[in-house]
Amino acid sequence: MGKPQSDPRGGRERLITATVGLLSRQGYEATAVKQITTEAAAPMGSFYFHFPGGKEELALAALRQGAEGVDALLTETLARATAPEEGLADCALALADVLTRSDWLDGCPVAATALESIGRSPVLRAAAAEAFERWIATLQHHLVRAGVADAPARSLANAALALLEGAEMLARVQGSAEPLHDAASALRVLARTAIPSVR
Amino acid sequence: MGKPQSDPRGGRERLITATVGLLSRQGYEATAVKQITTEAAAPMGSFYFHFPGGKEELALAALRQGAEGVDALLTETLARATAPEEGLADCALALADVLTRSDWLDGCPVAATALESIGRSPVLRAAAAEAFERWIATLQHHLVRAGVADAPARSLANAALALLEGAEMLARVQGSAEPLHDAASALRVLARTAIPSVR
DNA sequence: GTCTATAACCCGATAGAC
DNA sequence: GTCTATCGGGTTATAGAC
Repeated sequence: MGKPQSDPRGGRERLITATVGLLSRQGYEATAVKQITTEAAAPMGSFYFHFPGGKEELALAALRQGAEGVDALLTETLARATAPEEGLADCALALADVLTRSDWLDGCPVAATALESIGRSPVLRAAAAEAFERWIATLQHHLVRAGVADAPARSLANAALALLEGAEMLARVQGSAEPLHDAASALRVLARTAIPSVR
Repeated sequence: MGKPQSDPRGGRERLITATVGLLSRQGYEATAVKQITTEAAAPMGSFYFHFPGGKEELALAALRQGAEGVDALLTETLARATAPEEGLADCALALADVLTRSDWLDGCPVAATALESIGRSPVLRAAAAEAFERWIATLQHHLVRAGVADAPARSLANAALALLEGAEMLARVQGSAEPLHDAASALRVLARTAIPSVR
């Protein structure tokens, strides 16, 4: 144990954080190790000391950290919702806010790498699947607390994450928040038909 | 004019078709020109004769051909729907069918390249935006013919495409048709609340 | 129009001094 | 733990014969 990560600005953490950003903006294949080390102000040798598994091991750590960040955003947004049936829609609006402030660059830290990893890297594909599974569980939990039964809550959570991911991709490619606003409207409709005591 | 493409099996067409498949399976950055020429059984020199702009010019042509193929699938599926309010859901089920038969490999020919192109290749980003815009128009047209007004039809078409793209990504990464089935259910709910004369 | 050979470059990863 | 120099291989793209 000791103090494995005593310096929060240590090279390892900076490498992971820089990779989260690069995977969000351009995906795994387009991201060169040299670009990561430059952005993290870390030398090549330090990188391979911390991540003997190379680029793939670092990307795995970055996918996990990115997944945690998104999960925190979803959890906080759902908790702050004015009403249960507004929570899902608020998530879409929260994503729109992050995107517009980064000029459509800072997207989902998992999506691009997820698509690239299918049939190419079982390790990264599994990490992406874990991230999605975790977010779905968070969305489902919100619906269950609002009175929806487990099975329909799971189904609606799946659809909600699909809507959020798809709308974010459309918004980034088109450079417009319109798809995320339309996703918010759709999520409002879906939540109202699923949550009891709301008509 | 003459007969610019008299042989439909000519190198140019085979190169484009092979690229559509590779962009669907692994995206732009992971696809090497050598892999394209090998799969198309075309020599390197022939490739640069047909596409002097190199890899990016070929990808542009492939995105356009892929967009046409998806649009044809959507149009046919919507036309064959048993009822107007089932059309969108049928599209999700059609995608699930294609995916299961290809073991989750043959996904959207645009999605991965779209995410990779943001902030990296304005040409490919614009082609991806055009593809999405065309599919949205096709979905909107179906809704308008079913009696939905232009503006809400456009909004629902945006959400429907987001749902289809997002659910396909989740399904491929998780290796399960569940997200696409849940997307179909959600699309059925959304279509019923939007289309008049259906309660 | 087609093909082979190769140039010029960049990639991920390593070696070894410090 | 940190850094520099470099290796071997794969990348896109070109040259030039046919």
